Amino acid sequence: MSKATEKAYTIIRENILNGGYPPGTHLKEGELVEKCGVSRTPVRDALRQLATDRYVVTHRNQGVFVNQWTVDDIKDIFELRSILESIVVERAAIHISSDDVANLKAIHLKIQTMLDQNGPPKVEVFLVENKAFHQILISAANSRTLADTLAQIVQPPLIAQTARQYTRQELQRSNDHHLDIINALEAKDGAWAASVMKTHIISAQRKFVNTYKDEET
Amino acid sequence: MSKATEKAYTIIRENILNGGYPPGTHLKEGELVEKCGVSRTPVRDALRQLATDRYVVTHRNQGVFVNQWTVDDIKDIFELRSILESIVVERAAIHISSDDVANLKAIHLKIQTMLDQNGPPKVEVFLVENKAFHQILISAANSRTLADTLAQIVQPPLIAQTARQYTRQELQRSNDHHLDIINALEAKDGAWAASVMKTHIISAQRKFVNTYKDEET
DNA sequence: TATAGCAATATTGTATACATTTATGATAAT
DNA sequence: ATTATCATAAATGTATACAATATTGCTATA
Repeated sequence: MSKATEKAYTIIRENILNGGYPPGTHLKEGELVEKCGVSRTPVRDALRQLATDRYVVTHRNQGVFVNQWTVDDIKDIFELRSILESIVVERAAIHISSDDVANLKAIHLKIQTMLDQNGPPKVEVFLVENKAFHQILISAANSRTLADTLAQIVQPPLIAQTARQYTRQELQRSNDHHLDIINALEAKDGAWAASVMKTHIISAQRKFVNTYKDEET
Repeated sequence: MSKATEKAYTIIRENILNGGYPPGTHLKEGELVEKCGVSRTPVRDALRQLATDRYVVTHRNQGVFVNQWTVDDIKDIFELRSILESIVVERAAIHISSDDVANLKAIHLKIQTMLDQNGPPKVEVFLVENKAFHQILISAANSRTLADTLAQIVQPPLIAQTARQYTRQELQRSNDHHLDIINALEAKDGAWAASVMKTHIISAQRKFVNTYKDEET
């Protein structure tokens, strides 16, 4: 993505994520041009990219609209992710390098250190390190198809929304899962790793569903 | 997609599929404008869409290149597809309507009629009907996430390449799988349906790998 | 001869004007 | 009052001119 396109992409996405453009909003190119300070061409490019990333949907000759996710959609996403990430760690158990294992341990320690501090847990730290953790595994799985597919279904807003609801205890449990996965990988036990990962993702799904079940988007 | 964009998309994709633009080819916007008879804007839109459909890859300030699939990539795609389509039929076994079952039976019959004719099997008929068959299942699975994900990993060129190599006997076997799936769905036996589907896709993978294992793209 | 630097060229990125389509709202007929 | 029709406006679709960037190939120098 080029500079202007990236600028527009970032601004529009931020506004979708922070609620400035609620689901269903008609995003008009003219307004976005003003808001982003670039011309229509990069705005259109950004909208196309946002469409492939599922932030918006496009209707021919009518424009683009902020995507509407239902609770069922989100349940499906978690379910699919649990399956795909299980395969990821199964494969990672075969291919992962000792360097990457060390990196995983470092991430686990960072999150643990954060959790051991007093005061409210720093969710931002968790989000960044957690993403890095999963990214190392995906890269170790050595499958472009898996990596691309996961990248497309793992919606950042969902992860963030879920994590922000976590209590310290739940974050601790999540980090415990990470440690289990590290142990499974060191034992080169793909089935174990896959099982833990499935638990790990399903926990997140249950948390999400419990939090939002009575709201319906 | 608008008219001009669609025209460009179709022309460029055809040229990729029929070998006119081999993998790795640098697709220059100027040439495509001439070839497609539309201006750069719809050409660029078409290229963006081809990128999301994985026909091409984009490098910033360098342009787009026809995507290069390795045999390992393709093995991964089949593997992932076998998993996802298994889930599809598991869910379809719960939700599918009697109308859709009837449609599946009609498709099975069409392919069977084609296979019972003398002369070389009409692969085009198989491709169209086979796609329709899987599409009905995906729609019956009632999961936008699954549908979107499968749409993105099921590369038409791969299916076509594989099917064209099929002997009449192998096409017959494929259609037999379809019948098994129909029976499993009527019995509302999701596990059975999933198992058949896995066999169905893995057969295609094995066929592909056996055909191309010594060529390497 | 090999390589570094630079100029020329080609290609992509961006802005904007124009065309087409769709949405809006006023007016008139039932 | 309601609906159909049409004019107007506003949005998207398309084309093209201009800007920034990357590639290419030449020349000068070691």
